[in-house]
Amino acid sequence: MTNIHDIARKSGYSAATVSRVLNNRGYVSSIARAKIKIIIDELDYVPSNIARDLSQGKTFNIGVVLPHTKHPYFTQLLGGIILGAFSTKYRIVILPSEYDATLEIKYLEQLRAKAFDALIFTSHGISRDTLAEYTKYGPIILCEDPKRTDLQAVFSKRESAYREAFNWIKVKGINSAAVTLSRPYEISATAQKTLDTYKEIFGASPKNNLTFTDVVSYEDGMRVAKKMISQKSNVQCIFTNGDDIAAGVKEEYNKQGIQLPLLIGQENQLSSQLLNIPTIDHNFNDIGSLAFELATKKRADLVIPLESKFIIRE
Amino acid sequence: MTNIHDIARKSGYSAATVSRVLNNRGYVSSIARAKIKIIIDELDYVPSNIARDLSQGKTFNIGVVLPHTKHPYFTQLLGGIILGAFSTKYRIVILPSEYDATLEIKYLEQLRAKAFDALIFTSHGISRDTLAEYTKYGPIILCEDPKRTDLQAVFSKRESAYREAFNWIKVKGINSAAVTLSRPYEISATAQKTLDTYKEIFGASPKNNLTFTDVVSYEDGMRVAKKMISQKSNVQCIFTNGDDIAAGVKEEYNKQGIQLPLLIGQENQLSSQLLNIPTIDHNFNDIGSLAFELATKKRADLVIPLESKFIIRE
DNA sequence: TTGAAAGCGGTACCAC
DNA sequence: GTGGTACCGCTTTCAA
Repeated sequence: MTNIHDIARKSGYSAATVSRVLNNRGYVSSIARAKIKIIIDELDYVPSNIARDLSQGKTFNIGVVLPHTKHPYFTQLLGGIILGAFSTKYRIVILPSEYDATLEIKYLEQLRAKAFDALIFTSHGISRDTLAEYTKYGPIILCEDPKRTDLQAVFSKRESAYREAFNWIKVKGINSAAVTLSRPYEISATAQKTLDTYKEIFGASPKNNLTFTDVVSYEDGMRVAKKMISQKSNVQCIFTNGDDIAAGVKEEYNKQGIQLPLLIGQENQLSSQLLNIPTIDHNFNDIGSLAFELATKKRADLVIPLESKFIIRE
Repeated sequence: MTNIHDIARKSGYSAATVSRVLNNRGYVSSIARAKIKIIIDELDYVPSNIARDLSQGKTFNIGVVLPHTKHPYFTQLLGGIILGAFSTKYRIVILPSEYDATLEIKYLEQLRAKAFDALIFTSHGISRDTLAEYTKYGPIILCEDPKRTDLQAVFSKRESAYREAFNWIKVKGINSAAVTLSRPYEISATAQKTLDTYKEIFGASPKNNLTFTDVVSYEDGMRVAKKMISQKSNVQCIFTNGDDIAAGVKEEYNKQGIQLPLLIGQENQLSSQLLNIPTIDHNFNDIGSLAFELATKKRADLVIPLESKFIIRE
């Protein structure tokens, strides 16, 4: 591979001068510049990115930790991040985790090893304490409320949209609802917010047989619907944790020819738009872009809270 | 930042020996190993990725060029690539292109500059000749039929599925259809295959006012439907270039209360499943995984052709 | 078993 | 304006 010293030798100038030409920095006579450029073309030379990175101690890589790629939450977030990175000198590196703590630590270690300039965690399996320990090796941005002052984050505040949605249901004369969740109350902040707000509005938690956890996909939605129908629970409303799940529920009710309860989705995906289901937009796109800006220090905020929006459809 | 020489000095051994310990390579006495490990822990030392890369002339980065991130084609492909990369030592770097030739060249130049070990083009705006020129700097994998022997590729052969679908329409007594395309015939191989197969089956190309290009999203589908309705073209079938587009078309027809023509989607997305629309599966997931394997030379095939599958729903 | 030293391919300071 | 040179931090060969 031809390097800067080859160019220096063949052009009769030094590596330092060639470097100046390459970076348009400092004084170079136009003669030198011209001669050097000719040799560069002649030898088909390109400076090595790696060498440059080493010399500057930066990679311009931003790592994005993704638990999985199927779920729309992550693809939307990733889309936002990519948008933010577009036409910057930074690159987005995908780091799949499957919520595996060992893998997540590996990525943190790579941050420490300067493989990335910064890390964005769209979600995480390891503790916030562990994450905080690694901030000394580079910026680490979370996409949820960190609830502490030693971690940077961008996130959407869900409570008021939840409140709005539950009130909207209540105004319709409905006094309880089934609720689906992706992860159980004990370990998921989102589940806690959902159920806590539910209780606040309806005065009590949803009945046990009307709370479903580990619901993630369209198929899960159908499964939930089946169970609800066989239970003859006659709920008037199902508050789902995602548009695709709501879609699955609707499909199953339709299939069985049973009157559909009031359905609420989340994430403002194509499917809810398609089926005219009210939903809650958690601003994943904006969160992604902003997370990128924090990662690259284009913005210096500690946390950026956004507000989720309830989207009425009827 | 503490480096390998610090460890060498403090441990009383040389950098070479430390390096051996780090990489479990060559002869190191167990005493030396133990002593060095203690110092490594003590100084909280991690070897620099960049330096290692420079020294080895590799980055373990695979660049993936994506025209855009909204379109499900690309997200599915990306999902497959990520799957293929999971638990390998390689990283996936996202390179958004917007079909911009300047950007694509920039990425090729970065391959040349050793910023990536290989490049996967999910699609491209520049010519295949240009791509072929850059293969000397590292593996370049396409996700479409290159139709030449100097480019590696994984792709799905669409013709027979197209033929099957058009025949299925024909058997229903329908003798023409509207067609939507993401890019025009002149520049898109997919458009060419669609229209050529159409002509083969129906004996003529679709009428001009029934061919729509630059159709990419759900909204575009609605736009197309609006136009078709206002034209009073009374088509009996619309062959779309994506499930989400088909969904948009259906939505607009329903909204206006007009009898829906036979609809065909592509990509086997959630939306076609949801709306019971026949579709064509182009194996994007498999293509992604295989492209990754070619990029990292885990497989050495020149090209890997797969077969698209027509999925009947009625 | 170990270490010296020559890369890898740049950048940047400082002297001329 | 230009060049010498000391890094950046690790790997690897070869001699001891």
